[in-house]
Amino acid sequence: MGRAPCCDKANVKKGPWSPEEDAKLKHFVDKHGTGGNWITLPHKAGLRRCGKSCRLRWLNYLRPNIKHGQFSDDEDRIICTLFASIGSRWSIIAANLPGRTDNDIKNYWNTKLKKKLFGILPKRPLQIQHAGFSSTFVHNCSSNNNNINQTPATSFPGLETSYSLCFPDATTSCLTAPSVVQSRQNRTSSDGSSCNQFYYGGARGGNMDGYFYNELGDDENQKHRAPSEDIANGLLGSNYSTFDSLVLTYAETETASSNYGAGKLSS
DNA sequence: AATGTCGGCAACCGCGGACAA
DNA sequence: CTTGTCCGCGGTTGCCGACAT
Repeated sequence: MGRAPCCDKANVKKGPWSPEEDAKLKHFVDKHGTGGNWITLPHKAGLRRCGKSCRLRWLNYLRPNIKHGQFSDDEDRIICTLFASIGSRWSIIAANLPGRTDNDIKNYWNTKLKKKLFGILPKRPLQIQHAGFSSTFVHNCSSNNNNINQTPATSFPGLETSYSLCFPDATTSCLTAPSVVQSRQNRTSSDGSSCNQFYYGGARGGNMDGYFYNELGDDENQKHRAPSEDIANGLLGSNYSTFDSLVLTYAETETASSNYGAGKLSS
């Protein structure tokens, strides 16, 4: 019953690949292909490696037409757009970027693109579990909607064009279609906390909706008074919800991605 | 110069679905 | 139908070089 064990764990080499091992693997696959069986391949190729390790090395490094190095602005944009809509499905994202591997894209996102996109990262892990898409949010979303009717002054960092972001609940009266982040501004709330304010457009006849997202998530009620200058300028309502950054939430957790994912909206 | 810290990235780990026996 | 492995994937680790102290 079942199949033979994939490899003798005690007798396989681990760690970085040597040029000789690379050459052996490349030579073998060039000549014979993978044969659809990575488990037997290392033995046939004369390698003391686990088949999984060989597969990874081939897919991420040795196979033809692999692109290494600098990602282009276009590639950045594709990654961001896809990440916003499907989350960390790196293999699918990689399928849209010829020559790039899922591992490359994952590393690039985690080390560079995330920072480039959001400018800063929270000092401690986001506490997003309670943020949710509460009825409070929907209420304030609706009430704020009428207060914001202007083009934001700043562009969304790291992106030349709009960044697609979808909202979780297609049935809410607030946003009924995939929305678009129009801009992002750092602000200080009246309670002294540093917040990022995102503007969403694309719904409600082109009006802008403005919200505060508290990156620290330290307000259990998720509510902050608007800064007085914002109220004076008619920029926001006098009372509105604060959330852990929805965009960062997107970026940080699979749970959030599935809860808030675009797939839910567009399907 | 020595030591500590950080960032980038290759590689490993573990999980879940598919599938062979 | 059950059992156990394969395969592919995303998350995580750990090495190594660069930079800071």
